[in-house]
Amino acid sequence: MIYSEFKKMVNISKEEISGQILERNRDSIKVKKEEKVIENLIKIIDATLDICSKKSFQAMSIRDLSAASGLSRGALYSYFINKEELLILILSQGREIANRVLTQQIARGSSPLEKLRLAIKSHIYLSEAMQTWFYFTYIEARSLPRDEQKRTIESELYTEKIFIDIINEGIAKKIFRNENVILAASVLKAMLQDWYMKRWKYKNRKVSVDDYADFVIHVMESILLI
Amino acid sequence: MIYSEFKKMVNISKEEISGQILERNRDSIKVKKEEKVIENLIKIIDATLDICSKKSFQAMSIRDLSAASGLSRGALYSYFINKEELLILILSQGREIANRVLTQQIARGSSPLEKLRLAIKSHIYLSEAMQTWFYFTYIEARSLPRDEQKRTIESELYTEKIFIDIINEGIAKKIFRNENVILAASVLKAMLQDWYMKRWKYKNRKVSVDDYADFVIHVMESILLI
DNA sequence: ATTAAAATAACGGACGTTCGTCCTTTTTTT
DNA sequence: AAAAAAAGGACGAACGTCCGTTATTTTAAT
Repeated sequence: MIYSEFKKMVNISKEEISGQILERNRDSIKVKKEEKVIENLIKIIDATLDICSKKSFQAMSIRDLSAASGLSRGALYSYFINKEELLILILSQGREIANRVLTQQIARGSSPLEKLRLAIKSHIYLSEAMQTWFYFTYIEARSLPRDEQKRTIESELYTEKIFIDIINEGIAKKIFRNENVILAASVLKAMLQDWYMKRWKYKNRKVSVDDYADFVIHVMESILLI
Repeated sequence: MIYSEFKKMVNISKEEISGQILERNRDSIKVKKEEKVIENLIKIIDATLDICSKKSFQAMSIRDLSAASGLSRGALYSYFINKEELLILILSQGREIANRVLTQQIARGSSPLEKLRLAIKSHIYLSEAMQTWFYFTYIEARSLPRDEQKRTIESELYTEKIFIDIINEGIAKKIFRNENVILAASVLKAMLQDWYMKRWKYKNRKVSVDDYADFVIHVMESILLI
């Protein structure tokens, strides 16, 4: 699997994401026509992620968002209850998609090695397709209200648990070396995160997403394969 | 070298750091008595890093800082020109220390392998000793004014260049395998950053700084050593 | 050693701005 | 014409900063 195949396989269009947000928040969105909602949610989320790649969500004002999205301040408040709820909206939807796609992709593999490769590729490809979203989640995590912060951490540990389980399975089947599993999973996660946190660097150096994924797989195989 | 040895070797006490800041900013600090300045700069920087581990610098108000540092708002403005200059003060001092310590530590090694090990250890140990500082720099980088942002990126690339040079030297001397150097240095940097960005995780899992450093060295040797 | 004077440090009220949000008015759609 | 959506003026709260005042420390004079 390469990135272009992944994108075809997984539908993560903005329309679909906004549609899901609408479903999950029907009662707090005051506008009734679904087309309108989806059209404007896309504008709002795009503008938010764009602004927040340059400054923090806290530092983004509703006036900034109004200017960037093309909607008036009043109109914005027809799509979310308040600024904090907008943040939660975006984060929770991102988590939902990420966990779902990752789980269903890994299920396609049979052997631990195959699963490990699939987990690495689908995580990197997913973060490529939703880069601003991943970046946003990472960077805003620490300034969240307590329960939202807890959910973010849970989601992170959940992802890492997936890696740990795969590696443990490989060790049990004597396909992988008996390495420190916690540390192996941790550094894997670190490498995966670097892709979406340092996109500017890899872009400048002309490293493609497929190159990067292959290299990370190579690193993990170097330390794990017998 | 283990962490406790490193700490003895490198003096990075708060007093010393504040003293250096005073030296470099004598004309913009209105308080004359050096003891007072150092005492209060420590309070100010500690409070800033503490608050900014929970919210962004932009979101921190001078009133927050006043409450946390124990100095009045008026007094604070005797130690820095304005809020933005406080940010620059902290960041530039952090860069200065990090670059200096890293360079002088690596110089102690002779072979590429020795240098690589020293580079990894000193980076991790340094970020352990100045964790809040490193975290702060990473997280605030994107909301900086243009030239300060440029300096942060330069510093990051400078660090990475050190790794690239060491690996290239190892390849030339046929001690290291002919790997993709850029990618090897990148994932190394990613692993190093994870230590100070995810301290909470490693703390919970009882991974010591020495354990982590050894594991990162192990990973790099796995992919590089012939 | 006391006291008076000067210098320095800290304080916190107040100002102009900008913030998130509300609410009435205008525009667009049906 | 009625209903829905968007607009943007208005408001109180909170912001960074300034600056007149008070408190403390140091110096000079007795």
